[in-house]
Amino acid sequence: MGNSRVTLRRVAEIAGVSPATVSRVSRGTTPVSPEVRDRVLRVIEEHGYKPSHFGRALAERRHGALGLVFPGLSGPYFSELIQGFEAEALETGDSVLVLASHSRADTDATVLDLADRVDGMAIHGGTVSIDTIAKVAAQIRVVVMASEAGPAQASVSAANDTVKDLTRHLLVDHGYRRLAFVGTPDGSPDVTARWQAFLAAHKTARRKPPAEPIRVGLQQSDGAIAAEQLLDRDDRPDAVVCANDETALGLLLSALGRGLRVPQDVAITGFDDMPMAALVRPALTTIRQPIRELAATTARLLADPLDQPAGDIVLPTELVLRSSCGCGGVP
Amino acid sequence: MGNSRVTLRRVAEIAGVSPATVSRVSRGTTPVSPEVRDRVLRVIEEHGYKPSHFGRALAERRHGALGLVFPGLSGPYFSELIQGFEAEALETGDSVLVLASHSRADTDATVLDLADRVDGMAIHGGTVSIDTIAKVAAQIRVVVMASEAGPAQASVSAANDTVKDLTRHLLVDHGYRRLAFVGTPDGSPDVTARWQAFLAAHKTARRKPPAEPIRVGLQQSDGAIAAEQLLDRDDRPDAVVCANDETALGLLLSALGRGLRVPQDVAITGFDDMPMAALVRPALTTIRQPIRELAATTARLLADPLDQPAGDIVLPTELVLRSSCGCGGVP
DNA sequence: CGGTCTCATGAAACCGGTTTCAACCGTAAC
DNA sequence: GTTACGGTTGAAACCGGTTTCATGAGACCG
Repeated sequence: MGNSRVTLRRVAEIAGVSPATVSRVSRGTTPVSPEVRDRVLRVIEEHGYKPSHFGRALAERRHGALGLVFPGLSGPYFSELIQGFEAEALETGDSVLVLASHSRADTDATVLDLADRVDGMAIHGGTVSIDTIAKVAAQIRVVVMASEAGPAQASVSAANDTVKDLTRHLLVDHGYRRLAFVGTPDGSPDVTARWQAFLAAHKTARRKPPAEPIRVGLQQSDGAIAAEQLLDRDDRPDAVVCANDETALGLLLSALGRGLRVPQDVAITGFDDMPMAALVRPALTTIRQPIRELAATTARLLADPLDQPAGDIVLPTELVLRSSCGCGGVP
Repeated sequence: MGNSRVTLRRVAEIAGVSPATVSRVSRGTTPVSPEVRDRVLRVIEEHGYKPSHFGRALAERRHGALGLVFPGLSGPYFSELIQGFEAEALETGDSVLVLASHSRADTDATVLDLADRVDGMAIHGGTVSIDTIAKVAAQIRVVVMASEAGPAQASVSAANDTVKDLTRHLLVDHGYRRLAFVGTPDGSPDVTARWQAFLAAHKTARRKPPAEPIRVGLQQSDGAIAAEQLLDRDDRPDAVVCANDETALGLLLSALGRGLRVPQDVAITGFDDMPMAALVRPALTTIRQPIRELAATTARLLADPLDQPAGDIVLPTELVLRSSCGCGGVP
């Protein structure tokens, strides 16, 4: 239905002017005499003419859109990321096309498909292969988020080494002895960096290396799954460092559901400082990262016409001590 | 960089054939003699030719993409929805472009922009104005999800009236007297329908009408916010029906954090049956809706070339009784 | 051996815009 | 009165593919 779009040439015909003039009126680039302008505008209005992306994109050789590629998008983290990105893209008049590649096998093909519907692409770390990133980068501008990029691309990430401070806090300030880590290194570059920081803190504090990480995903249900592996056994850890707030909340929920006291029986920490972290009781000790700013910076790099130095931008993060680690305050 | 894409005409020139032949080889529509075919394929391979969406979309007058518009996308619900949609779209070779309109004011403009980058659009109920839906529908095919559509469009949703059964179960089978509802009717069509069912069940059971709903959003943090309004006061409800699992889990977490026992002190129910619902303790009583199927059906309607009867498809849902409502089993 | 039919191929139009280039207008300056 | 100039406008090329139509070569048949 309604597929009978009015074309530019049709408008020109009706208004009795050349196609070129209609184009000029439509985009307002070149001055056109008032009477002609009005006449054309009236025809445009009356017939509901709207320039098609088809023709425009072809002629301008740009899509006016940026791509955003994620490993998935459950949870507030990605939600916040998208919002920050869209807000910034709006400034430059670009649309945002989101691709949520749920770790499917054909993600690479899908990403390549997206690559020629957009002018630039932001790819979240751990989503697609290095190889594919290179292919996309050969075609359009690419910025990698939350991961170090290859040599060619720029990247924006948040400082993960604050996990070192957090771990030191648990080991030294609170004196916990058996720490566990929930998250899968190698799964995503972000988690890998956090695990490395966790290890490094043990070494710095001259403690023996921690146990192997509990390899689960980053969703809340993964925290619940981790709980089954961590909380029901005899040598239950006295503190658990989770790769993000979602798993931490899943773990917290499971701990409370089992009748355990947090932090007395087990301390729990997260990463992200999402809204829920402050609302929950006990409030969650975590690390705040500037998600919106991360997204906005990425979008700016993509939109910026002049070539940026293709550097790796690292945004600062901040340790937020609340009660779930054992610090005072409302229990 | 690398913007120097090889065009179809260039390939034709190098291979010493006409552009038409290259096009035929590239898409494999018309038979081409083996030797010419091989020659062209080799040139394509060597020079890394890839047909541009620009030209193809213009000539074919189709984008090969479907749009998916959401009010936001935190949480497993939307994640599942996207996966189901993408899986189905993959069958027909369409890409999926996701638009997460975080209830921003300019959503309508953004949706209209997306409208001419795709061949069809699935719009989640409560995202954009009826007016805008009509405008989009005048241009491309539209299917509305999780909401009744206007007269023109088709829609796919899940049966929300199972909330009636759930409410009856709480009132009659368990004998709870003070039920509360968490969620904002009018916020989304889905929640509106659930609230109506909640009301209807009270009327059927000849109970006096329930108190006003706790008007919060659909995220987990909203459940925590609702907790502050519900759990700290004297006339605490003895059962809470939440608009979805996320808020139910936020509420559950807050209840446990306050030292309340669930379901003894307060029963809690949700809607969706997301993975976490079964993992949590006490396990969450909820209503299972076939999210993937909902998404897949929507995608099928959009891809189907023959005009569907533009009806409203309603998928069945199922009451899942676990322990958070007071039913036996593992507490 | 001539006529017809099939199949591969190229020329050209087309999809719907943008932009360059040149022509044209009227006016100002000499 | 003529020339130069600034400002509008239209013709045409172009963006990168697809597709129709016509043509030519070769196979098949009588």
